[in-house]
Amino acid sequence: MTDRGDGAPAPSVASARARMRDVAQAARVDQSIVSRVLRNDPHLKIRPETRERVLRAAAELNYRPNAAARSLRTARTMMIGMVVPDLANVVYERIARGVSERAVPAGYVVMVAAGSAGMQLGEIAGRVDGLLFGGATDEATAPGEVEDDGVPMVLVNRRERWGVPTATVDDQAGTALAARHLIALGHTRIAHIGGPHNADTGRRRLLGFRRAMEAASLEVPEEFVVEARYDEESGYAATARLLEASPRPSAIVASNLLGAVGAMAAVSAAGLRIPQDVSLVGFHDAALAAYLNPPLTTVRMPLEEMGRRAVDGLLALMRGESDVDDVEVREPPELVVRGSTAAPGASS
Amino acid sequence: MTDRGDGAPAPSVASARARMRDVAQAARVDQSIVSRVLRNDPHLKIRPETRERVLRAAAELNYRPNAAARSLRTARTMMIGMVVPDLANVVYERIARGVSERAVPAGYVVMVAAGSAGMQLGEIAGRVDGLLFGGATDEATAPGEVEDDGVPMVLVNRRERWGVPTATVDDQAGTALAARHLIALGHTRIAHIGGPHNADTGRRRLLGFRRAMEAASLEVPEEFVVEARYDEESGYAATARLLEASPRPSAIVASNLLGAVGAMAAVSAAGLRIPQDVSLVGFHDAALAAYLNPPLTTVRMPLEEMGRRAVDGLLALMRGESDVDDVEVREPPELVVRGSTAAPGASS
DNA sequence: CTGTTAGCGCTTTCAA
DNA sequence: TTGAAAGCGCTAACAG
Repeated sequence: MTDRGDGAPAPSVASARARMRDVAQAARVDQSIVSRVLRNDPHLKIRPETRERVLRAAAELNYRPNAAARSLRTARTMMIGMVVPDLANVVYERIARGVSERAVPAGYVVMVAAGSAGMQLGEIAGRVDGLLFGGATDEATAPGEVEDDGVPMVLVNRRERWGVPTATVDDQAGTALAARHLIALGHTRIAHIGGPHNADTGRRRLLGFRRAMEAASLEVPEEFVVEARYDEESGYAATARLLEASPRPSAIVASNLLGAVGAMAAVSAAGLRIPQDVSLVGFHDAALAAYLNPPLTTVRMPLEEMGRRAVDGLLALMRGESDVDDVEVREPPELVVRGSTAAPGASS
Repeated sequence: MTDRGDGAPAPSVASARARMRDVAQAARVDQSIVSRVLRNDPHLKIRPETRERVLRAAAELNYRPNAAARSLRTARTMMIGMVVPDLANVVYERIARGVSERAVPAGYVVMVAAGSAGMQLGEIAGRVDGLLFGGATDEATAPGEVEDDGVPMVLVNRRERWGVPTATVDDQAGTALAARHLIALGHTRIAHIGGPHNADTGRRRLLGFRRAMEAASLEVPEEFVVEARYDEESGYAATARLLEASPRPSAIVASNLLGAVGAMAAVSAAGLRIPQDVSLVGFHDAALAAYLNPPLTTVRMPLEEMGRRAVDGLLALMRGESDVDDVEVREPPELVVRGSTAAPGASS
């Protein structure tokens, strides 16, 4: 009886948010009917005419279910959180795309929490039905606490001994592929810029590199393996160190994309050219890589698929399944050859 | 009386999530006392000993308040959503940083929804206390519906006539600064890669460019102004077109960062060099810019501050203030001169 | 086919 | 200084 009864109900004014009870009143049915109609309860037998009335009333009142009330009642938020250490890293875009592809059709809203997470982890955990914990950096960001909170969670692109299922790609195959590409081009002095040693992706990528080199009976001098964070600055510094070796490497496998960008800058700064003096392969592919100067040869990992599979695992966990296995995406890495790699040149 | 009474309460097992009632029982007080203690109710007069008991019980049971219940009761979620069109654009990292700086101390959790938003906008709106609508692209993503939902919201880096407060930077001053830099270097044939015309940032940046050129009495031939989306591919294509003009421009102001990356590639592909043949200035600064080849001269806009101010406005809106003004961050743009700009060379 | 009812876990008067 | 009680808006038995 608030603003009804006067012909035109001024649809978009909808002052105070309508509750389900208001809709019920307007449609002259019980609230529970409204609930069932709006959620398409398959058990509900209702005559079309009544359903029509309900639907129209809801539309007219611009009714939106109250998420908090629903969550309280059902004990589900229908929201999945994805925690990433850093919004600046372009690879998360591809992972997130895969995540959405799978989560949205399943009825979930996906939201990402950025920042050297862990900070608000507790807060976030309480607001989602499941957590995708992405980003390989920083051991300190151990979500042990979150486990305690009992929130289903899977680690994306990262393996740890936390008893939490993981979704990863075959990092080892990736760097091996990069190394083999360089070897095939005729390189023998190949260096590797690894990830932080506390990141397991770093360890796996290094391993793949070493294996490929061994398989080709190529030496990897100690000074040809350096550690770096996954950003430009660190890739730059690592490369600068690498180029001081003598003889210096004729090719470098960078174990991440941003690091490779830094590496390119360092090579230039040293007065050397890519690929004539130094060949470079980056790890992970993104639009950016194609537009660098020169265009960067990369190993394209199936990041979207990893995102999808991570959601599959998470949904299983959320369903209460206890035997959720780690998944390593089988889709093989793909070498995207661009301008940053070539046969070793004449210069030393 | 569930699992108490047997000496060691096995703290981390905490099977079923503890409710406030359990804590109350364990501390032998009423639930309402627990609520008040845990939220530091200033009105509460309680004897230290009792408070101690409550706190200890909560800790022992590993109690976490139920977010849904609290939200239902208080009608607030303590969560702010930030909607961005695209996680791949590195500038959002800086905006998000500013947003968190302000929102977190105010007690809010910040989560970002990526994707050509609007898709799930309704869903998201119901789950947050306020919405930061970022990203200047795509008119179709009109959040008119969200307004109807009555969710407080502010537009970030974008102005529209929706009656929604906005937080922006001085885009016009930014491109003007870029143009003046090139003019000071001696350039006269300066082109501009604009943003999409339906993005207001694009219009403002173009305007700033034109004004600066006019002020220097420099002509801008029609073919020196091209439109592009804010990504590498589009910047590449736009630049390719620009370089077909004859005489071709000796300098280009790209109105975004990713577009500038594409522009660099296009210049190279045309067999020209930066900055000898073509100078280039990018819009918005990020770590990436410093590591491009050559390092990209950019206009650094106060993105963090824009994020902070956007939150200020949003919080005001959420407080119910109705006179929230648009804010244009006063902090002036800053020219970051790197290697991509130089005096016009000898080549034509 | 439709209505009644009992909470979900919290906050917050109001009363003691 | 503490407790009792009402109810936020919804869902899901259970009854008609």
